[in-house]
This record gives sequence, C-alpha cells and structure tokens, in this order.
Amino acid sequence: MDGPPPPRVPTLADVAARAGVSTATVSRCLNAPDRVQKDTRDRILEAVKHLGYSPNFGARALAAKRTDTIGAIIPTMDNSIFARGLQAFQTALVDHGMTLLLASSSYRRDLEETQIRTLVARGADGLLLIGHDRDPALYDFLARHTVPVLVSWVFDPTQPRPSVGFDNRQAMAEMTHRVLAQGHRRLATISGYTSDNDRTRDRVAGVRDAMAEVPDCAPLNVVETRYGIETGARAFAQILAKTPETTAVICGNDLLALGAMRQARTMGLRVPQDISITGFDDMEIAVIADPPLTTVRVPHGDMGRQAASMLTEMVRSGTTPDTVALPCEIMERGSLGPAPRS
Amino acid sequence: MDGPPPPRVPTLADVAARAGVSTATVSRCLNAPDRVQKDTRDRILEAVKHLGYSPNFGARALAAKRTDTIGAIIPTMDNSIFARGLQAFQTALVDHGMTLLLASSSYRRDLEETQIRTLVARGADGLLLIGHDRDPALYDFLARHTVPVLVSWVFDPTQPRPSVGFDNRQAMAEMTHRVLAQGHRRLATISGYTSDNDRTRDRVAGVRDAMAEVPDCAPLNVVETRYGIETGARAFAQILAKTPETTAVICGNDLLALGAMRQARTMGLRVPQDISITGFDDMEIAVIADPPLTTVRVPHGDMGRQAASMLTEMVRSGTTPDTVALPCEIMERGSLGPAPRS
DNA sequence: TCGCACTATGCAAGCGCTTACATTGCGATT
DNA sequence: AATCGCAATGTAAGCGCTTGCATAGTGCGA
Repeated sequence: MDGPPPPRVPTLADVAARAGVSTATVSRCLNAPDRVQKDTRDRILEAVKHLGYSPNFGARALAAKRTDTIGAIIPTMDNSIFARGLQAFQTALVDHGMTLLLASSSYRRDLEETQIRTLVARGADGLLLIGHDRDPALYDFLARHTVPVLVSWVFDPTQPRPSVGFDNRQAMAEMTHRVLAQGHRRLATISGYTSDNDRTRDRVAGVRDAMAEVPDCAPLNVVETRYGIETGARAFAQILAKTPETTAVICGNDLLALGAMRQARTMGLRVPQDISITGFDDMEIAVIADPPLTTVRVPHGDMGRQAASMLTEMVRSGTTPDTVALPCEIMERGSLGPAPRS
Repeated sequence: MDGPPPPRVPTLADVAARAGVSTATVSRCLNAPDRVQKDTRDRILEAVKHLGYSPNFGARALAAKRTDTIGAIIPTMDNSIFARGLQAFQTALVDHGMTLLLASSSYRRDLEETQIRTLVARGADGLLLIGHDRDPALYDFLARHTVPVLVSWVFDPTQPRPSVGFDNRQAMAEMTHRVLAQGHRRLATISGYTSDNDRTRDRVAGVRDAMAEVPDCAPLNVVETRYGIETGARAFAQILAKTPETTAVICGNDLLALGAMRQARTMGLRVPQDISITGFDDMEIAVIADPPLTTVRVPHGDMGRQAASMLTEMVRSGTTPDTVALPCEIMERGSLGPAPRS
C-alpha cells in the first residue's frame, strides 16, 4: 500500500505535512496538547504514530533551552550505599519526565569538579550533588550558568543551598548515646577521610558531641581510612594496637564495621562480649552479619525520591525549595552489647 | 579594566569576535585543533578562557548529529552487582570523552523498552544493554535510528549483536563440577526468574550440563525467586521442605546464597557440614560471610571498561566489533564442603 | 616570473525545533 | 449589522553550532 519507507528519520515537518497543519501546531500538540483542538490533535497523533516520529533531541534542546536532563555526581557506585539512593532518584526522575546523566568522582575533589563542568556542558538542567564541601568558584560557575543545585546526603540549614538529607552529626550522636548507655567509656572511631567531606566530619563530630555529655570518657581514638572492608579491618587492628582498652568501636559506615568485626574475630575477640562495634548506613547485609550489625538506617529511598521531586520543581519553576531533613533510625542489633567489666 | 560582564552566556560568535576570526575557525579550533595555525589557535583559546566559553550542547548536537553520550539500562542499581560494572563503565567512558545517560528497568521488560526509547530520544549515540532477551521490534527500532547496541553480562556468539561478557552457562557448569567433585549428588538451585532473562536461564542450564555428565544424580530441584536475601532464605526453606535430602544448594547469585545460609543456620543446619551452599558474583561481602561463600567471580570491572571502549569505537567508527568473552573464576571458600555421609 | 598545489580561513547554508506575533474565523455584545 | 474578544492556527525568526565550498595566501618547480 505505502510507498517506499522514508529514507530518513521523520521530522516535525513530515508530521505537519501528513496532518495538513503547520509545524507550529504539531509542536504545540506535543508540548501543550490542550492548546489544539481535539480533531486536529487526533490527526497529528495519528501522523506521529504512523511515521514513528520522535523529536530530535538536539533541536529541541537548542530551541527550548532545556534538556529535561538532570545530572548527578556521586562519590562512587561501587558500594551500594549511594547506589540505592540513586536507584530511587532515577526511578522518580523518570516519573517526572526527566532523564539521569550520571558521573562519579571517586571521592576526588578535582574529578568531581571536572564532572560537574562536563555535565553542565552536556546540558544538564539541574544537578544533584552529595555534600556541601566544594570550591566556591564552582558554585559561582553553576550560578552563572543558572543551573540549580540540590545537595543531598546531608542536612545543614546554615548552608545557602537547599538540601535534602539527614543530620549525620545528630544521627551519630544518637548512636553514640546508645553506646554510652551500655556503659562504654573507652571509644574509638573508624572514619572515612574527613577532608573535603562534610558527612564524615559531621559523623565524627556527632560522636564527640555525645561524649561531651558524659564526664568520665577516655579520649576518642579516631582513625581515618578509605571506606572498605579491608581498610576497616586494618583500622581496627591499628586501634587495638594503640588503645587496647577500647570497648566499643563506632564506624563511619557498615563496610568499615564489617571489616572491623572480621578483624576482631581474627584477633580472638568476641563481639559484643569483648568489644562492641557499630556501623552506619544499614546496608542489606548488616542484618545477616554475625552478629547482626547495630547501625544507623539512612533513608536512601526517601532521599532519592524527594531529591527527584525537588530538583524537577527547581528546574521547572526556577524556585528554591527549603532544606528538608529526613529522619534516621538506630537499628540496635547484636553487635552492640554492654561494656565488659574491666 | 574590563567593561561590564556580558549579560549572557558567551557563544561561539563572541569568541570569534574577540579572537578576530570567523566562527568556523573557532569551531575547527575546538574540534580539530591541528587544522588551525598555532598563533590563531592561541588567540582563540585565550578568548575562550577569558569569556569562560563552553559550547552549547543542543546546538552542537543539532549541527553535528551526535551527543557524545552513551545510554545504559541496567536491571537495578540496588544491589552492587551491576553497580560495580557500571562504575567501571562510567569511569572509562569519561576517559573516552563520553558521558553516561543511565536508566534502570527494575527487571521489567516493559519498563526497559520505555527506557530504551527514552534514552534514544534523549540523543544517546549508543546503548549498553544487559542480556539479549528482548522484543525484536526493539532491535529494529534501534537499527532504524542507527543507534549501535552493545550487550553485556553475557557471552553468546550465536547472537547477531556484539557483546562483551562472560559465559554464564559455562561458569555455572564449572561451579557445579566442583560441587559434584565433593561427592554431592542431591542438588538444588535457587535461581532468579528465568523468563525474559537469558543470564539466569544460562546459569540453570549450566547446572544441568554438569549434572548430565554424572550418572547417579537425583533430579535437580529448582526454585525461582526474585534476587534478594529474604527471598533466598524463603527459597531455601522451600527446598528443604520438598527435598530434605538435598546436600548442596547452588544459588544464582550471592544475595540468594547469603539468605540461604542464614536460613540454614536458623534451621539448625551447619554449613558446609550438613549442607553446602554456593553463590554467584563474588560480592565484597562473600568473603566475610560465615563461612566465607564459595562463589563465581565475575569480571565486572573488565567488562565495564571493555564495554566503554567498544561502544565508543562503535559510535565513532560505525564498525561492529567481535563478541568478547571474559573469564570467570571459581572462588572456593568455606561454604562448599564434602557431601555428608548419608 | 608564472602557475600549481596546498594550507589556513571565511562564507553561509542549514540542522529541527520552539515561540512571539500575526492572521483567521466565529460567536457574543451592543 | 458592526464591533470586539477569543480560540485555533499559521508565519517566520531565530536558537548556536558544524561543515561543504569558496577564497586568499604561500612556497616551489619549471
């Protein structure tokens, strides 16, 4: 019936021709359907379907000055912590008609900077970033390009930028309270690197906050290391070498805690009878660790979903939302027990 | 010194004006630097820097008919299996000057289809997909839009599309050989859902391949379920209810295996003395499970990096590379032991 | 000295879409 | 019946870049 198939990808003009209207009407029909009459719309839609038309992205971006694309830069996808939040973020973004442009920084500030510039150059309408710590020049750059930024994974109402996240400091303070409540007074912390990272800093600060309220605490032994199981194990050994009297090790994330637990076992220490260990994140495996890990449940999913809504709103309306705080929950499980009688 | 800053984002024309050349020369200078003379180039680069120029993405995409963007659709980021490969993929992509557009399908065929169309509409120059199972109409669609596709996570040279991955079937057969070598003859498998998923199908097929070489095996008890720890635990209980004589449970991934191990412990079974359990993926936690999990190490990183190179090449040169097979490695650890004397 | 090959640069035509503005047609208002 | 307002649609001007082709400049062999 039909002639030979069109040799090229159909354009708006092809649709317009087939429907017997102008390209403007087709464009409107696609972007604001209620601005064209029902029968015209039907005719256009038929043409669209028949031709298999799909708008050219570049042309649309050029003319409309937006891409319906949101960029996100996370430290890493390697461990599931960020991946879970990202999954929720991406899914929600799709529901809002947005697409995710993704990059990772490997926790490196210089790389993150490059990635931010790249994503903006790639036309990201808005950006999701983790944490506030960043060169002010970068924020200037983003402002100049009028790219809205939403910060996640933290809650800090004193920052000028909106964020959606949780209060790392308070969550860790709460965890530390629980540890202290078990009678522990000789604590140590295995933390991620704190330079360029407000989240890790806040977590350590939270530990200190809680300790400050109890008079007879020994000084906190803090070891900084890269996040990971192996590094957690090594850090644990280091801690016991320096302060063997430690009865509880508060870890900056679950991976570190898992490594610490393994090392404890290796060294013949029972958890929690001889030493208590806590984590942060509540990864899926926390509950099947032996003993199950006491940790902080982070609202990954809510954070991701909220971030998607907020960013979409920011991009579409140009408004700046209020910073949102999401609650964490302490999951008390087997790895935290009473302090041993010394 | 300078006048008031330009009120808007600078364009090619601004750069050209400042450098005293035409926009064509600036464009060439940016895209093929060796086609303009050194001093002209320096002048242009100075102008670029001074103005803080960065090319407009939409305009470039429209004129050049490419976006330097690669789309990837993975089943989920929720578990670290895909996330790790993706991390390597993204990093390598950046090294090739490409950017990652990401979507996830939640293992749902219909969603995946939508996402594929969306990413193409968003201007992805090429696509990374997981597994071959897909509606042929989709492949037609991609061909019509001349979007090259690379399939990953599988190795199947009989498929018309290039892929980079590993042989799920052979890897699982190899694992099963190891299990059989320990004297096990009553096996069960906890598999992910096999409909629309060639990877899970291949893994089960691998188990059967190996069993076929041994005459006295009991029939294989297969339970299909969603990937996860909880679901793995439930599936394990189901298996023991139906075939309590089972001495080894071969799981389709590590999460399932971890769940199975937990359930075994709950039911008072010792691993591996009473029952052996194996996984697939070699997630980071496999080694700290108790007992450490015998599993298949999948070359996530290599796969991601290779995929990035291959796709970039496909997009840039329009060629179709050969399918690449990457080796898996069986990690024999504590969760696999000799079959108990019955 | 002339012509030729070749390089560096400019000119200008799009790429396919959105949108401000203009036009048309029709019912309601006076 | 003339006028006005409004809804539906058309007209056409870009959006900022790439690239085929044209043009000018340069060095070299004959």
